[in-house]
Amino acid sequence: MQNDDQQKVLDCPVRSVLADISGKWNTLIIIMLAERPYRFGQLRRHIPDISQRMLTQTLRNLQRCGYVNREVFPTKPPSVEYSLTDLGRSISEPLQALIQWAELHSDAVKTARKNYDMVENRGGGNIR
Amino acid sequence: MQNDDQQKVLDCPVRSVLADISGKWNTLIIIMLAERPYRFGQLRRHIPDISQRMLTQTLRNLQRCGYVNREVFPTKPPSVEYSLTDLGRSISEPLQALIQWAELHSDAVKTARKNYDMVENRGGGNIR
DNA sequence: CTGAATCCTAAAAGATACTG
DNA sequence: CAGTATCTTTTAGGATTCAG
Repeated sequence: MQNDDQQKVLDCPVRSVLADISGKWNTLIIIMLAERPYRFGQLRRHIPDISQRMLTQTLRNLQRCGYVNREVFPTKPPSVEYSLTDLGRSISEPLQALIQWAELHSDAVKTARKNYDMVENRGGGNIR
Repeated sequence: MQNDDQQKVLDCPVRSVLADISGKWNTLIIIMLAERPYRFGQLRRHIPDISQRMLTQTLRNLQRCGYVNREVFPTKPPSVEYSLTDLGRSISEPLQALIQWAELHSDAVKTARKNYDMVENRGGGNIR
């Protein structure tokens, strides 16, 4: 009975993990930290369009879920370094695969959208 | 210069694809359709907690981006079958990998969250 | 059966100002 | 430098009603 596969998808644990990579910034930050550790300000500079609020919030949540490590260096002024945990490095692999897919196929998606928007314009437009 | 990798991530095309798999239902539906085509009502029944509005909306968007095929059978009453396009099948592979990761590690994430919530309870609790 | 339309609530995200 | 605290805007999503 192939129904099992579907049930897995409906399983809450899976969805809760999916929720982690949802959100505008989660995946992006995991991918960045997969390359090397970053300090707070460095992340901000490399992601120009993130607010410090969202950066803090996203990092906190990733830390909470065990993906990210937060290390405070008691310098003056203080600096905080973020890096991936083992779990974070682990999930970064399927995420990288997804990014690669996106790089390869984003054009196909773009033209698909364009075609759809063009054809589907009966109702607003006038094809007669 | 390893900066290139980061730029790729910041690239808008990639983010736009990532946005497609964000959202509460997109991934779920792609994964389901990866198994076999479904009719509208079948999808509803297999995903008990989706509203028909979100189901319609999600399917429309997936169709628009080229992941999903929509075929209308002029039966009485009409029935509509949704299936993956080649592009949809293609993206379903990295998505499946992600699902598998989630199945394998959701427990680790769960306990990480629990630990964090426990330790971080100074401020609300009283560890003194 | 499929799905469009409207209304409404909740959650995500942005802007800004302030602190150790 | 690395945050926290508010406030406001925007978007996602749910409930309900109606239609081909």
